Amino acid sequence: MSEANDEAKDLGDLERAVMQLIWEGGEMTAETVRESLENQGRPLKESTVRTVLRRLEEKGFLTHETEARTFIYRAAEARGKVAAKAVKRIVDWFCNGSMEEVLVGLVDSKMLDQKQLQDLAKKIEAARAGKCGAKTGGKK
Amino acid sequence: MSEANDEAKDLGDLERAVMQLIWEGGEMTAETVRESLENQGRPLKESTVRTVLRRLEEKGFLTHETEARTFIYRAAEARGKVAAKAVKRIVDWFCNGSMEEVLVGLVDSKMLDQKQLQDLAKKIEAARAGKCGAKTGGKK
DNA sequence: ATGTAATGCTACGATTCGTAGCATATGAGA
DNA sequence: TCTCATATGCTACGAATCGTAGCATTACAT
Repeated sequence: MSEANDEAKDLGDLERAVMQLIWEGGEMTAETVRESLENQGRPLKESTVRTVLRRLEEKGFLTHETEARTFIYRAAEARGKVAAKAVKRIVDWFCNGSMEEVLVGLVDSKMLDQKQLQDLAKKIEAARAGKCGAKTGGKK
Repeated sequence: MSEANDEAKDLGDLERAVMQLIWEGGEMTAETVRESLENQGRPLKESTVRTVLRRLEEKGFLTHETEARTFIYRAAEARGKVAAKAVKRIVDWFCNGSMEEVLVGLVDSKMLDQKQLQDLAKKIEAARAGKCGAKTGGKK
């Protein structure tokens, strides 16, 4: 009960690009972001970048921390989690929450291989087992 | 080289609602759609519904067939497939196509249970095996 | 006290979406 | 054939979102 906003807005092209940068770079200042975008062939004014950063924060995708009058932006949530939320939203919209229908669709459309799915399930199980260590789930 | 449009636009609220109706009802006329929406507490003018239907067709989500001067609308693609495409788009945007990262995110966020995932993998395998019948994959 | 660097606020044009009016065509009946 | 009801085609308009950016303001360092 704090952030409130859970509407899961979706992002525009630039916004997404910025998020990618931050997810990969860890933490960045407006200037850093601007430079990175420029290196991607996207020359933008400082103010533009700042506006985008501000909007991303309003939407809950970023947080910032002031360090000697300079904003250090950081992703509010892991990339995988944001993606997962987006996926969940889709699943809810289209299939009344039936994840199965979507996975079937993915396999059917050959976007996801049968084997891949099996592998993923295993990998995930393994990863999770490793991360949680013992048995206690411990709902954070 | 025919439909061309593969940009995978996304839908607004009303558009989504209409798609749901058509996916469930199989095929519908503008009037039928309007009535259904009204029953959902969404009273709209005929012209509104028609506009939405037209736009959905432009976006490639619907097709129509004229039957005695009346348009019969039908979904262009199965619901699961559309959802799958949307999911794929997300996966591409956020995780460079790594479906794994997303599934991990789903499990991590407790939006998808570990067991569920395993079950789904099995169900899908079964369904697919049943559908394809024998052994020959036969890539349609 | 001043200037420089970083932020806060506001805006504007394009696009999308919900919403709907008005024009047009076409088959049925007088 | 002429007219009417009905179904479609075209256009529009206001709100929201997004890319883009200018201008005002504030706060250290010197």
